[in-house]
Amino acid sequence: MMAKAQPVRGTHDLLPDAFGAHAEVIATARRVSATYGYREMATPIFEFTDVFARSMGETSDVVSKEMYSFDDRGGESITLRPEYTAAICRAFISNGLQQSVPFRAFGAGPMFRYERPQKGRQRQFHQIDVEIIGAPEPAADVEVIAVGTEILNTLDVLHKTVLNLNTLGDPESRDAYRAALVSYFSDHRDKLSKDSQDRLGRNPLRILDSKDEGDRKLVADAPLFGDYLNQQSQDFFGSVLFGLDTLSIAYEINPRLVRGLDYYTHTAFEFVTDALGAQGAVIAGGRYDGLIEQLGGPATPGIGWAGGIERLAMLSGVTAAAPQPIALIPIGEAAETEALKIGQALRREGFIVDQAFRGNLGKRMKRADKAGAVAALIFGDDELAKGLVQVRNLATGEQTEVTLPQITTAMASFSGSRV
RNA sequence: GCGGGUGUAGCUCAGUCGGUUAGAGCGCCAGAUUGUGGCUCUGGAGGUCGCCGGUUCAAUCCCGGUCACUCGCCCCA
Repeated sequence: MMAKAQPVRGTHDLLPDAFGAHAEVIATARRVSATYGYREMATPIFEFTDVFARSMGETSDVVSKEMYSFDDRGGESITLRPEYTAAICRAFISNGLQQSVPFRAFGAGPMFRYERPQKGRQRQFHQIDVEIIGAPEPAADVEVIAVGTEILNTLDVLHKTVLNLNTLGDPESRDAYRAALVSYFSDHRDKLSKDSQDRLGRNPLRILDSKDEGDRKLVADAPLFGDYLNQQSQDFFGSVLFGLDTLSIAYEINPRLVRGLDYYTHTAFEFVTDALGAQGAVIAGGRYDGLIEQLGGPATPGIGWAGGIERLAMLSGVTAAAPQPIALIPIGEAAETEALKIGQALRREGFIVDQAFRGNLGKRMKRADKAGAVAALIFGDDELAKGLVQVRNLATGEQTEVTLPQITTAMASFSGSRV
């Protein structure tokens, strides 16, 4: 079973470089969303299975075949969260946050779905997430999309993406359209692909997005959503578009953009890229006005999105800044002891200090170089007898003598080494 | 869940038309250089050829299965 020390399929270790890239994506999203008044929060990594089953829809792929669910020792059905939105809505209800709407939340963390791994698709993956709950106004849709746009822009990937936009209308419009679609496709059921025949029962809107050529011909003559949108839904969508235009946020209206999860209403959107292969959505979300009520809370509208951290990191190529430590190079026992004190003083000033535990001067210099050190403090008996250390600038090779009490101030020119 | 490709050293890859000790570059360790790094030179360590089974006198190579990665479908972030 565990022949080698192998990670579980679809999971990956985040070694320091990759972790740094992730952290950079999260830090960017945190900073940008904070400027819009979103505050970071976290929910547990697992919830009662019901939280997801009831919100996302029993027939959705995620719920029906992709959840990591298990009975805990108390016999409760527990599920590792496959997405953030339902969990945040549950928290909204649990904590009585209807007192403080609109509630703006930012979150980041791991999600779990039992899917076939691919580039940009893992079983444990990480998302950033932005939600605004208790705002029925289309301005909230505009805001949430603007947050996403700014984050992509800050990561310098906005130009690699296209914002696809659609409306699913209010429940009345959506139900009417769904009925019309089912009726239309049922009449041509035998011409539908096998996948789409399946979708007809589970999620007929998905047929619109089919890649099958036969399906596409049928879709071309299918009823149009626009004909089933009531006035209210049309006005709502119009306001969203007006807001985006005002902010010069470019979008493409994509009538085939539908969401796989039951709780979406009105605005649905996706920032997609063609640079990542088949998994092109980097940020996707929409409005979910019925979700909180469905979870047993007071009828409260909401809108938000999730972004894939791995995908964003890949697309942006962000990297963590490499640390630039100061290397301590003591020579001799007395110097080793002195190094402890010098290191402590420098660290308390915020410097990154690197010290080898062994090796002669040459070895330690090599190590310092490999560690990316910007400076080396070299001191042996000779220096310490005079109360001095050698400060070597490893970029220029320039070396000066500094007295012990002056070390931290003398290192000020190496501020790049500070955390 | 379905179909295709790949799997040889820490990394990137070569190779064996089935045959004795499986190679390179980079990286790592050591020495040249016992108080001064990067460059150079010399030497060294490191491999169950993904795993299990089959065919064969003989398998890293052929066959089957399996695991992982990867590309597409599906789904989605």
